[in-house]
Amino acid sequence: MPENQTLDPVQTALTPQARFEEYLQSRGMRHTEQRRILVEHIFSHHEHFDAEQLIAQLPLKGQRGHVSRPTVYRTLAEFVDAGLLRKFELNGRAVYEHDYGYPAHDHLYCKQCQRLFEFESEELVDLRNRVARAHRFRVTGHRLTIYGICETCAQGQPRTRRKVDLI
Amino acid sequence: MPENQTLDPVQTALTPQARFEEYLQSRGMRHTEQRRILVEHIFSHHEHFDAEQLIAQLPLKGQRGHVSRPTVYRTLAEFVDAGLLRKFELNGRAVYEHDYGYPAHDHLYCKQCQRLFEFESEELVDLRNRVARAHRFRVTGHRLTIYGICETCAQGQPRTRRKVDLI
DNA sequence: ATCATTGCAAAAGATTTGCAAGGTC
DNA sequence: GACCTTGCAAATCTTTTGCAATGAT
Repeated sequence: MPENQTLDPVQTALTPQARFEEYLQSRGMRHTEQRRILVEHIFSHHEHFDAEQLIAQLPLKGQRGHVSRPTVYRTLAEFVDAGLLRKFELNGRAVYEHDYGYPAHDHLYCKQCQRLFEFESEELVDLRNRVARAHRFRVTGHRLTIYGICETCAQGQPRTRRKVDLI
Repeated sequence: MPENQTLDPVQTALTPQARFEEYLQSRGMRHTEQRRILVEHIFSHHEHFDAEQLIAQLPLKGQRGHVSRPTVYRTLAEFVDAGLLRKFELNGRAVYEHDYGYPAHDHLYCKQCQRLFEFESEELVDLRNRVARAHRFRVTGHRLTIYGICETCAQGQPRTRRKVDLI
């Protein structure tokens, strides 16, 4: 559902496929057809997505390239573990976005059309580090989402939306 | 589950009860025993909480003061609407905290003990406003959570925790 | 008396799990 | 062949809903 404005990719040594194979090897896990299909599909699309959307985009049961729902969920968790994807929550569901080869960023979320827009801010990272230091916290990450109405919607051209309830 | 370090309360004209009665009146809604119990209970505790915890703290079914699960959920939504509580998501569940009479703030979340710590930052609000302006966004709010390990846990005195999966 | 609210039971939505069958090393 | 994975069906967890009974104004 939420689309995004894409930021410039970051220089990375390996393709997501290669990076994931490396991860699988290092853990004694196997390189299966389903995992190949999912890496391939996910990294050929740049939007934010949730499990449901991903499943909807894949071939149906019976078709070549289909992956079952449980496997999709299990594999998404592996991707997060492997550092390929980042996971966050929006309106009660888990949303994923590229992490590997993608710059760290935060989001602006339009409550009207439910689109996600990305932005990068060094200043924010700096602020975060200072806050953490002041609280003697060992930071590992952060998540900032700015809620509001995007320009398009503010001008009265709202695009399709789904149910909302948070903030 | 997540406890919090309390910030100084903000000066407010009405008690939460009074404020809520006002809200109910203005909407033609009724002032019931269950709603009274919930406002009373919630505003005599200062921690962050989720629906499950709230229910666990209330008297059991059959006891005086008990409120059913559906009513708890329905009422929490009303509190959010009325501006008494703020809602956010953590590890896949909805978490609530006082809003009425409480200063705006953000959180530090310890991945180890799962406690939430609060902090206020004008600088963050300013940064947020500038980012929004740059994207021609009409801001209505934001949510920042800094993830990491709190001092206590870093020193090896982790307190009880529950399942985690986000970030 | 009218109409909102409650509680129950059941539904719904998202995600997870046990387990037998199948695939990979 | 050993053992990791998959898919199915079913379970789980959190939250929501239909509806008849109850309560507030």
